[in-house]
Amino acid sequence: MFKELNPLLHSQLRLAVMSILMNVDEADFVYIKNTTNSTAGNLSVQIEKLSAAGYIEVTKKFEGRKPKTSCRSTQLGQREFAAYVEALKQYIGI
Amino acid sequence: MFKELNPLLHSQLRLAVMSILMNVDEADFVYIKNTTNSTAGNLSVQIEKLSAAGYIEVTKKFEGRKPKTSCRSTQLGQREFAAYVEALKQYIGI
DNA sequence: AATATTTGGTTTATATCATAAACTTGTTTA
DNA sequence: TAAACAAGTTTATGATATAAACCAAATATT
Repeated sequence: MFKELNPLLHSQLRLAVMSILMNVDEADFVYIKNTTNSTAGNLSVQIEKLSAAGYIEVTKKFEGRKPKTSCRSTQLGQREFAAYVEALKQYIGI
Repeated sequence: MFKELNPLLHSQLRLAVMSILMNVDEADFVYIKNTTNSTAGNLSVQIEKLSAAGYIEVTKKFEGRKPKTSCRSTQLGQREFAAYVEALKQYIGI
């Protein structure tokens, strides 16, 4: 009766990251960190997990002399996010 | 920007339990176990956590000769569930 | 009647995970 | 030149979800 909730997405911070990346074309590390109010360490770990799963793509470049890590969601990530939302609706009754 | 997701509710099984108890007056252990497809051990632990937090009330009696554990959500539990759902909506964009 | 199985759980152990703390590398600023 | 800051990464830890093992009583089997 209750569908499984994808554990990779059922995590506050990873869900927030994906939520951001569903709505913008791309977002950088600092922006995501500020928007989610997370620590850099935690964010670094969770971004790596989403990246390893192929849910997001991460590119590191330099902007002037500062490193800049940018993220964008992949089609897979977008599909999984949508599926997660559908599953969740069963639980919260909407 | 993103609200906290109550960690007590942000757990697949506990959320499913609360989801059931939001929609029925009361439900017993076996029913919840079957509906959520959980193991008895896991369910026992999670019910105890919800109970300790005051989100549900648990009553143990005998039905004929068999023990029967019944659960119902409290007003606190219902309020917290509703708040959780509201917070979650920010994340999933609905 | 004795034994095995099922029912309805609880307790304990483990493996994973989220998170924070500590560290690194390079860049400004005082 | 030293101190502080920026942008991350790596490591350590504590909590958590889950399953495995266990228990007591009832029912079914031989």
